[in-house]
Amino acid sequence: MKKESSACNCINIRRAAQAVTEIYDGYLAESGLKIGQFSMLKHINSMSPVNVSRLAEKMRLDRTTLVRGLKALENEGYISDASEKGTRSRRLMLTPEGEKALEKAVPLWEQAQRYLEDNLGTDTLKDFTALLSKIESLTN
Amino acid sequence: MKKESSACNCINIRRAAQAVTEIYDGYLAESGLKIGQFSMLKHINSMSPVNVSRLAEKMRLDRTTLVRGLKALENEGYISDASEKGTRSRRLMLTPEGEKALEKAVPLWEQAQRYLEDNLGTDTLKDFTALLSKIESLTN
DNA sequence: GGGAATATAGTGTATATACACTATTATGAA
DNA sequence: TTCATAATAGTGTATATACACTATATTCCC
Repeated sequence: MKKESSACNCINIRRAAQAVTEIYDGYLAESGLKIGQFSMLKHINSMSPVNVSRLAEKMRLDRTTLVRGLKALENEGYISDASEKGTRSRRLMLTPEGEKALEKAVPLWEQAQRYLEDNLGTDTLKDFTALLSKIESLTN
Repeated sequence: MKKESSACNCINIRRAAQAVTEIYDGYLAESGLKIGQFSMLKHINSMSPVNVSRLAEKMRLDRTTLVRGLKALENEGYISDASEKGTRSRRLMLTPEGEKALEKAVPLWEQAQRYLEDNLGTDTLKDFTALLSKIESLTN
């Protein structure tokens, strides 16, 4: 029997991440948010007023990644920056529209979370989460 | 005790996928390839001559995603298209340079595979792979 | 053969991601 | 107080990803 060693763990997890993204974006669709935007709003909401660096750290994202993502939310009018002119650190917070969008999205996100739990099983999902965390720590 | 239900499964798997990508790209660095490019070369090599649609299907990628990725490989001179002018279906294959790059990268990729196996354990990695596959199938 | 249906490829636009680099504000020590 | 160092933000460029749409080639039926 030939040893089949061609399956790439990296590509596999990427494809799975895409699949999960598709699921979450599907549930969130009627809110007009993608999961990435939902995540940004959720974090800003709970940390506001927050600057880009702290937000990036909490979201485990590169700061420059966030800068781009925030731009779309600003264009939509979902977030605003209360920092004064001439200062460096931003003070990001949700606008009333942002709060509304987030409120609408939360139950949809919860449905997506439940969908995954129902389909994988609570225990499996817990083990999975722990493993993901361990994987993430491999690069620290 | 407050129930902590705020951890997003989607963001978690995305972050883990990024971490794994970082690991693989690190091992592959001296080959000049990123894991995505390595994957394309590997598939083209084993399927050549291959057209974009079949390649995308095998790689579980959207066809249009692939079109962009292939462009970089063509610019590097790693792949060529043997289809005749005026025909629709492409006939992609590796150039000698592409073969060289792939040969150089394969052992590095194997190191990355082994690194993950060593750090997660063979059985855990197997279970993990099976779960990823199941997750992917949720969207089919 | 001609036209409908299908297969195949590519573009525009958008989100997601990071690295190298630049720019500017804030801070702290001499 | 001034100047070096920190902190903070943003841009250019690159890869990774897909959807909606367009364009062209192929096929197949009448």
